[in-house]
Amino acid sequence: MSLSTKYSPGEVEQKWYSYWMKMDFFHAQPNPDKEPYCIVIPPPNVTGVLHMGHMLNNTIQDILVRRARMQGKEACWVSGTDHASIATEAKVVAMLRERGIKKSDITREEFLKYAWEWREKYGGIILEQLKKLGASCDWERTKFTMDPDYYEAVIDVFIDLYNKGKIYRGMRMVNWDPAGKTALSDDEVNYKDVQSKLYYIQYPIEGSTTEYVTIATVRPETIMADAAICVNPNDDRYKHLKGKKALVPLINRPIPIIEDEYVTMDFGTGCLKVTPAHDMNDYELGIKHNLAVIDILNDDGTLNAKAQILVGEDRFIARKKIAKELDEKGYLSKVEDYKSNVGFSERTDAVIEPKLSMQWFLQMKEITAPALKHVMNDDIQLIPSKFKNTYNHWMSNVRDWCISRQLWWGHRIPAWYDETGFYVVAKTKEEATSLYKKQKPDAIHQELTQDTDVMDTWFSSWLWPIAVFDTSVFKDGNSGNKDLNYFYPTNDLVTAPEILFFWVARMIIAGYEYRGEMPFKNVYLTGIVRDKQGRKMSKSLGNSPDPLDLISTFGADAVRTGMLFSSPAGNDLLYDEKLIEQGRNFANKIWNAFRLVKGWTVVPGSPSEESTIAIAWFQSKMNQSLGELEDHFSKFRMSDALHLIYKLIWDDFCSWYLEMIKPEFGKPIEEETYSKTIKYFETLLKALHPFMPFITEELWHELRDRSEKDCIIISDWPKISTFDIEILNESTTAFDIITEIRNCRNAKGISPKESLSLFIKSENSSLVKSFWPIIKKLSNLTTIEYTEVKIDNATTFMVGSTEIFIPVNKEIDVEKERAEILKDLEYHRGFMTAVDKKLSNEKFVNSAPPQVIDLERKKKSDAESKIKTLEERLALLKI
RNA sequence: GGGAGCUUAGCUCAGCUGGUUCAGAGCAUCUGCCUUACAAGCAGAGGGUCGGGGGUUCGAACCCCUCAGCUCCCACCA
Repeated sequence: MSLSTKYSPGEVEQKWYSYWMKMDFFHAQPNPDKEPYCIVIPPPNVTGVLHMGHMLNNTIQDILVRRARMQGKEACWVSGTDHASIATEAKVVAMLRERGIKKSDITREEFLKYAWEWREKYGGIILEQLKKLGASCDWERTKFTMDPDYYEAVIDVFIDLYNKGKIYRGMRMVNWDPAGKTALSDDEVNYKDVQSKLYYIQYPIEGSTTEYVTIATVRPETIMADAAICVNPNDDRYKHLKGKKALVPLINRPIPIIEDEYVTMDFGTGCLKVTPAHDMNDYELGIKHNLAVIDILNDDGTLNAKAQILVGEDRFIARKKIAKELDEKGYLSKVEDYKSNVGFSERTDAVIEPKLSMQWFLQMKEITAPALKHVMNDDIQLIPSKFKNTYNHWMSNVRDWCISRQLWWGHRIPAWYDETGFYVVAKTKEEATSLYKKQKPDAIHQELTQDTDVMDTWFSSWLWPIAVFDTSVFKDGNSGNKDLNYFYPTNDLVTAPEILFFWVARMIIAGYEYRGEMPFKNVYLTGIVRDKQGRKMSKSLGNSPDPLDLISTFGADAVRTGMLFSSPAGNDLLYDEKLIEQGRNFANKIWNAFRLVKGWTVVPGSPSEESTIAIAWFQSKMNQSLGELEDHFSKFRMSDALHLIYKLIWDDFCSWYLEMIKPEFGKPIEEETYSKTIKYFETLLKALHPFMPFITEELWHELRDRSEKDCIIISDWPKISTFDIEILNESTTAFDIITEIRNCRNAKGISPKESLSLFIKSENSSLVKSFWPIIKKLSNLTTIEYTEVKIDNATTFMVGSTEIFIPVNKEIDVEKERAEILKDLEYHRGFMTAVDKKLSNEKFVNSAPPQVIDLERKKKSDAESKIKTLEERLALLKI
């Protein structure tokens, strides 16, 4: 046998992936004879590269799809990419900057040309990387959220919702990203604790030279935008100021002093400066008290002319300068260190500026109702279910969705304006113009211009499970599209909890709005991949390994299993290369089991005595495990499922079964045993295939000559059948005995090559007699016999209450033996006392179920006989 | 501030209806083995007050209360 002792995955993976592609095994289409099974991929960013999160996520999806395919379902895994407006635009802007081109110097059309070039160049990379992982996506269905038809679908949806009165345009306080120069949704803002300063500033009272009020603020640069000073009406300290005006320092603009209970009396000075243009709460307060809105900031975060001073300075530089000036002119009474929670842009990491601007919104209240209901009643199941609470909380308090973004890369808002700002919503300029003429017949012909904003990325990806099949459905209602009708609702969605609201919730909303049905049945939420110290993997930390390096070093199968060894749904995964190594070692173990089996010479004949037992036992063991495997899968316990199959192969098949049937060196194996073994091996490979697709396919073909189409990827999933619990129980005892014997050898330094004899002291028991041949073979015994008396010069151990002797030629260390017996005795006596106490408790005997009481009785009698035996042994030792 | 979750072996975590699957797995550690499939391996071993305290129960890792520590989500008091 010239096969290497190490399995080398590289070539094998290459070979089988292209073969699967060639045979078109990944493609799925409506088939009335088969049950559909569908997963839509969470589309990765079109310019992204594979990271560890993708690895975990896509491995899980591939496992689900491969299993469904083997179960005879029409399994369809739809792939694709997301245009990811702001993330991609940022990358393109950076790329242009490197080439010395500023975004502001080129037209929208030119910019988009660059962006499309970029996407042509890099857009396919991530999908190619997924192939290396073994992902069995239906590549013929690959979709991009800016494909022309998809683009149109998004526009159709916008127009539809606008016509339904659910989309509106309004002045709102939004989260403004001065670096990206765009509005962000609430979800795109990350709040971080920042060490800042609280400035106490004195505002003179109008008409007085000595009086002033002191306010506390972290943003002194916004005082020029102040519209009022507000105090609590119950605050006695400030009652005398009612009706008076204060002067904004440096610019001496008078502002009213107003009262509102919103102000907390014991925070700061109890006086609040109200700046409606630059603070969410102040804006609300401003509306309530009818205050002026003075916006002193430009889109890029610099001060504008309305500020009167420091015009053109960046807000943070202005803060320092103004603090200095206030101090010099005596307006600053003190400065305190203060920790405040500041919002940062998720994309650009710039400090968010609350800003009033004209934006497009989607009304959420009504449209979200079915999405809330069908998750709460488990029509759609979140796995793990703990996310239901979070989901409920969010959906019950949802605010209108700001769907416009001040970007170029994305789906452009189909609103058309005349010079007065009047607008119509329509798909094309022609349609808009005719609509406009209908609504404004008297208007002199005006050139309409389209809104310059695009839509939030999620406003396109929320259509994903529908639009990957049919993009016309949003225009025509039910199009009768066969693929959509067959595969929708899809079955499982696998994604990260961090986008539960961004994406999952919104897909559910769109699903009910446009199909009247859920988009998927189960949502499996993965954890976040972290490093060993628990830190999130990120480029900037440099703590993320390159998945492709891992695959080429360890093999895709190893990486897949490594990711899954420790990843219960919803829990974070602490990545450790050790886990990948474990996966690699597993592949190697299987490879070597194959080498062993393949190396045997087969002769006609029926199984030996040992093999007969082995075959019967493993049949039961395997069936039992396969049943548990189904249970794990049905509950999405993927990691448990892997552990189970891992143990079944490594421990039960390799360590026990193969050792049981293994012929002596150079001897042949009987045909019947061999063919059974091959069948078992095949079943194990099938059950493992979803986890380790490559090595299983390779060995599937190595174990037997097969036709071109006979591949494990489309073989039938192992069926569960009954098992004999009796034989499994007996095996446990037999294995215990074998372990004890090996243990004795270890302790006494007896080589495994030296054969021994075994005596069982038992008058009444036929202790696992059926396994005696196995015990003899695996622990190298010449004989097993019953004995009525204690055997001298023998080492002993107990199985249950049965004493077993192994005669050895070596001296027995009496003192050591004595100490061991005493320790055992102490334990069992203590145990006895506890059981006795329980059984003499009337309440226990009266209220516990009979089987529990029986059990306790059995424990007692077992312990009694064990103690008896131990006492006898001790007595004999003393002599 | 509101909500959710976590705390079990040195590490990472299982433990699904309160009782034989009950204290488990993998990794790590230790001992002995290059035994003709596999040293990326084989055969063994040690390791625990189930975060602290209290309660319910015949019986608690599991249910309740409480304290402590950690994590995440939501909200944003200048």
